Amino acid sequence: MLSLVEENYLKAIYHLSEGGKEQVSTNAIADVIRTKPASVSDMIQRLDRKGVINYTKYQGVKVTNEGKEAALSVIRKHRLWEVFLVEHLNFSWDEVHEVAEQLEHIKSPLLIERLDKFLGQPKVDPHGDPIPDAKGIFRAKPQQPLQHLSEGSLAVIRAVKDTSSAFLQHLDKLGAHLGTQVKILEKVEFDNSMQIQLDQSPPVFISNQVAENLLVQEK
Amino acid sequence: MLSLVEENYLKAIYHLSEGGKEQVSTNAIADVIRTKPASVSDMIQRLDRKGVINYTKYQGVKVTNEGKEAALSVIRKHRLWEVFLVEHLNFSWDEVHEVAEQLEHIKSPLLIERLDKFLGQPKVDPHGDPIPDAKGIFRAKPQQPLQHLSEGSLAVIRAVKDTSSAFLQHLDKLGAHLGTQVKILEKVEFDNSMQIQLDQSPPVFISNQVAENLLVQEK
DNA sequence: ATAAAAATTTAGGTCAATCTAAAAATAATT
DNA sequence: AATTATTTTTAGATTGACCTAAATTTTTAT
Ligand SMILES: [Mn+2]
Ligand SMILES: [Mn+2]
Ligand SMILES: [Mn+2]
Ligand SMILES: [Mn+2]
Repeated sequence: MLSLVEENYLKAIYHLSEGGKEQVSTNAIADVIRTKPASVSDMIQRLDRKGVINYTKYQGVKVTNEGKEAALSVIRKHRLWEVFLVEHLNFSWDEVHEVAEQLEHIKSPLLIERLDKFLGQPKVDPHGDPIPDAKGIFRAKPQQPLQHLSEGSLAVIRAVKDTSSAFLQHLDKLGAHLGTQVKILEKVEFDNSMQIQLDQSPPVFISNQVAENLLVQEK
Repeated sequence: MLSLVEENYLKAIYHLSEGGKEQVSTNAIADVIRTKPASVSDMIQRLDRKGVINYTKYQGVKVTNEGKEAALSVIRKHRLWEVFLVEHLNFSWDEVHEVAEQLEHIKSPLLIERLDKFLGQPKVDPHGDPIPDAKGIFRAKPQQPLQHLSEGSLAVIRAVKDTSSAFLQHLDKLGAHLGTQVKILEKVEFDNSMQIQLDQSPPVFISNQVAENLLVQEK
């Protein structure tokens, strides 16, 4: 049984290793958890003893299968709660994160099973992130940033890479949501910005940073 | 700002003082919290420093106004979550307690405001306990035990005193729920049991303990 | 009013989770 | 290859939340 704090560490380590990185470093963990490396050093020894990661001194850590399962269970809860908050309590997608960060630690298998059913077994959260099922299985997240498409392409927004309030609120203003259709009208070579059309709205310019953080599916 | 553990202590102290008791004793608190009196002694000094209770050595504690407010906020959350679990996630009234015990500590004023609205601003929880509003105001809980009514009386079940699974499941079997009408057909002097009729069902016998824990409103 | 019993507090210790400062190991540069 | 810089770990402290054992205070009974 993991404590709330241990769950947060494990989730962070799992996320850091998602990008294909084999070994996750102490400093990287300290960064996301917002603690000091010394504290991380302590904690990863504890998590190693508990069998959820493999740790070799000075070489970083790697999540074990057991650890992956535990991490995915927390992530599943986090994302299910986000869906609940947005679909039933009228939260906007930029307001859900901190609350889900707390709710993800509620321990009750029955609760999650029932919540999942209540929500209609959703496959993605409000940011387009996939929701693992009870066994930890999930579809991969769309990985294609809008930036990588060429002039004239047609695509649909499927997820966001950045989930900061600032970014999400900016998207709201533009009228860009999950499911919105995007057409690339013009790519500006100078600053990598582009002019796009969102659904049937009038054309708008978006910066390279925005385009990099919009994950789309081309049609 | 109170920690999860401090909130649990404060809630326990508040509940202990509800029966009109001025001073709440160390041992009584240790009993409900399931800790040792020595630990309680520690904690009540901390809660005193935080201003939520007044503590005088060897004389027990009393909740301050500030403490009452904090306790009621936790109780409000506990009961709102219980309503959610029963009305939307198909929990039965004997399954909600431990989960609500966790959920009551989630910190987000927005969440509670929205949850309350989503639930339709309920006034009582699944056990008939009143739900304080955002300001901590609530109607008193019905206090009349079925046991105290006389033969031939007609009443409606409004709340339960005991909320243990064992008791609640027993009530389910009998068909006794909040809102069920009860008619007292016969009171047995020997063991204080009684024969009653629940709504239109066939008569049943209930023990004195059951009758003491059913809170009713006479018609 | 004393003595015995019960309740409460204090002393001293443990464990989880953090920190700062110092030491050790690894990586990067000259 | 040697020096410097960076990363990581260890040592030692602190705080919250607990515990047991011992001391103290209050209550109850003789
Ligand atoms: Mn969290
Ligand atoms: Mn999300
Ligand atoms: Mn609780
Ligand atoms: Mn209740």
